[in-house]
Amino acid sequence: MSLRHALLGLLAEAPMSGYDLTKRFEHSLGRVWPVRHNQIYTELKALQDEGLIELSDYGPRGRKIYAITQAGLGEIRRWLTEPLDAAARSMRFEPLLRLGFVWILEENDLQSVLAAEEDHYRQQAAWLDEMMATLPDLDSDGSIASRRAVARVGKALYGAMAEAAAALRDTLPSDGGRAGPEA
Amino acid sequence: MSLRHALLGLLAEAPMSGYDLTKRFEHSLGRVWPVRHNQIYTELKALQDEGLIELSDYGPRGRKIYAITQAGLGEIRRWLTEPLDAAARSMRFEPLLRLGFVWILEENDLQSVLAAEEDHYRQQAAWLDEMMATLPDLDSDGSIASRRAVARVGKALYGAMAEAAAALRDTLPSDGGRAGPEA
DNA sequence: ACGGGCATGTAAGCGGTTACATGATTCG
DNA sequence: CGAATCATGTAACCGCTTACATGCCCGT
Repeated sequence: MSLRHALLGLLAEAPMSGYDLTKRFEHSLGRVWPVRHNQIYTELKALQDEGLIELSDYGPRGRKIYAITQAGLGEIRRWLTEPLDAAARSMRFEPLLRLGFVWILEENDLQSVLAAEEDHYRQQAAWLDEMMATLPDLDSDGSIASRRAVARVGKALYGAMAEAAAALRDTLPSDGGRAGPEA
Repeated sequence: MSLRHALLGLLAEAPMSGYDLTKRFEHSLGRVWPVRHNQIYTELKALQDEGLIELSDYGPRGRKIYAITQAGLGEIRRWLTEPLDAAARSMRFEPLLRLGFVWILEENDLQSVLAAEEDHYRQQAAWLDEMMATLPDLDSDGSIASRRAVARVGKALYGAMAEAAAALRDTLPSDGGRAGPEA
C-alpha cells in the first residue's frame, strides 16, 4: 500500500488537489508507481478519514485542495524509515521481464524487437535529460535533490536497458526455432 | 497479465512443475516480477485449460510436470513482439519511490536510512556478481545470454541506487524539519 | 457559444496477497 | 521416527484497472 505514502509525500511538498496529484503521476512519478485518477480520489478520502490529510482550501470547478497534517507527516516518516523486506524491494518491470525471454523469438522478430527496445530507451534517457534540465538548480526546498536522484537512477536504468538490448542483438544471432517441445 | 507469459517463458526453456517454477521466482525472477506459489498453481490450471501448456509427466509426491505447447509458444512470441504502451513500461519499485521522498526526514533518520540503502544495494550488486559467475559461460541454449542481459541491467540499477543514496547523503545535509504544514 | 481541458467521482471485475490446509518423501 | 523439505491446492480479501458518469470554467 505505497499509494497513500506517495500521496502523503507529494502533499508534504505543498498542498494540492486530486487533479494536481494525478498530473504529477502522469508526467513523472507514474513511471515508478503508476496510479489512476480514480484510485487517487478514493485514497484521498480514506486519508482524510484517518486524519492524515485535511481539506485546506477550495478552488474553481469544485477543486479541493488537501494539505498534510502532523499525523500524516508522522506516518510518511514512519514509512520512510521502515525496513523493507525482499518482497517490497522487488520491482514489477515488464520490459525487463520480456528481455529475459527474447531468446525465444526467431531471428527476424528478435532483431526488430531488440532494435525497437534500444531505440525506445535511448529516447527515454534523452527525455530524462531534458526533464532534469528543467528542474530548478538550487534546492529551494529539499525535494529537488531527491527528485534529481530518482531521475539519475532512472537514467541509469534506461541506459542499461538500451545497452542490454544492443548487446543482445550481437550475442543472440540465431536459435529460437529450436525452443519449445519437439512435438 | 504478465504472469502467464513469465510461466510460458520458463516452460519454453524446459518442462517443469509448479514447485520448480516457484523456486525460479523465489531465487531470481521474483525481483523483476514477484509471484506467490498459489498464484502459480492457479495460473497453470488456467493455461492448461486454454491449451497453452500440457501435462507432460508425473513425479514423486504428486509432482506434475508441465510442458509448453505449440499454441503456448505462439502466445509468448506474440507477447514478446507486442508493442508496450506507457503504462506497461512503468515499473513499481518502492525503494526508488521512497528515495524520492527521503528529503522529508530529519537529519538523523535521513543519514541512517541513506546509509542503510547504500549498503543494501552494494550487497545486492555483489550478490548479482556471484550469481552471474555461476551461470554457464557458453550458451548451451539461448536463454543464458538473455539472463545475463537481465542481470546486467539489474546490476546497473542496484549500482545506481547505491550511488544515488551516497550522493544524497552529501547533498541533503539538513531541512526536513521545515517540511509540512506550519500548523 | 462551444470545444477542450479542468475536476471529481461510482461500480464491476480481476489480478494479486494473505491465510488456511493437506499430504508425501527424504534425510538424519 | 521426527523434522525439514517437497509438492499442491482453496478461500477470503484488497488494491488496482476498466468502464462509466457528470458538471464546471476558460479561451477563442
